[in-house]
Amino acid sequence: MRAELFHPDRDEISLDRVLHALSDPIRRDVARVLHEEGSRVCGQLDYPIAKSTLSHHLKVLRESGVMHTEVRGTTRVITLRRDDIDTRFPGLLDAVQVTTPAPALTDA
Amino acid sequence: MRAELFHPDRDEISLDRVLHALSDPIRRDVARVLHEEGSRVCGQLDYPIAKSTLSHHLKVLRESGVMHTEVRGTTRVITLRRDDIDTRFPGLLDAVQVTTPAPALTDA
DNA sequence: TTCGTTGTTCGTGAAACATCGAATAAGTCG
DNA sequence: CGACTTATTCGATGTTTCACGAACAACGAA
Repeated sequence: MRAELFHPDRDEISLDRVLHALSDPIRRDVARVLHEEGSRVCGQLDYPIAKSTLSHHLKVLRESGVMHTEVRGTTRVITLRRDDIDTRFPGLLDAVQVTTPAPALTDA
Repeated sequence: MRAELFHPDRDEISLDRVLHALSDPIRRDVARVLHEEGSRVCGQLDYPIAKSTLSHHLKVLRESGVMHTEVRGTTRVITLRRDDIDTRFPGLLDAVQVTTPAPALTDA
């Protein structure tokens, strides 16, 4: 946990990776929550999966460039990289229903 | 090859599956070509992969609901299910750059 | 320093994917 | 029928992904 967390630069954000990251309903829901609330402490996410599994999903989201993770003491604050995604792939967040207040976590 | 090919109904099209289908650059390029040209005979697609691999990709695209395959004699004509995708996920095709005349096949 | 909290990493399976070449099936044309 | 064309399916292989529990690391507070 010492080394800084990897985040791709804006221009390195790959559509392949982003689409893959968003092809999972939990990851999409995390993105949706971040969109709604701006940011969030990891621990305040609640899904019916193991901690390590959630950690994995958050890593996929981070490494794909969808969100940013800031280390703050023992907690991590995650944030949607809205500007970066919007710039690289305009309309994507809307299209994948991340900006929808809706039910979420459905395999729509 | 006798049984009819599976195509999901419009309401059965899953965002999970569609995003996964479109997370591959070749599959996205096929979608782009179909967008540009309306439809295409499978054999007129040219990618540096084995025929069986392409066949697999086309199956993923078909089963996810992104495209339709019509059997015509020994050939198959594939078509983008534009209306269905647009209805279910407005803006998605634009956002994933399927509607971009551009370079394509880049891991943008 | 010791404890509790927060998250990540590790080790490990199970499942899904991508890829290929060879075999197969269906249709068309001689 | 037989050869050819088109495309899928099969079988094999290797990779990646997802999932879990256990162990570990970092920090803050007692």
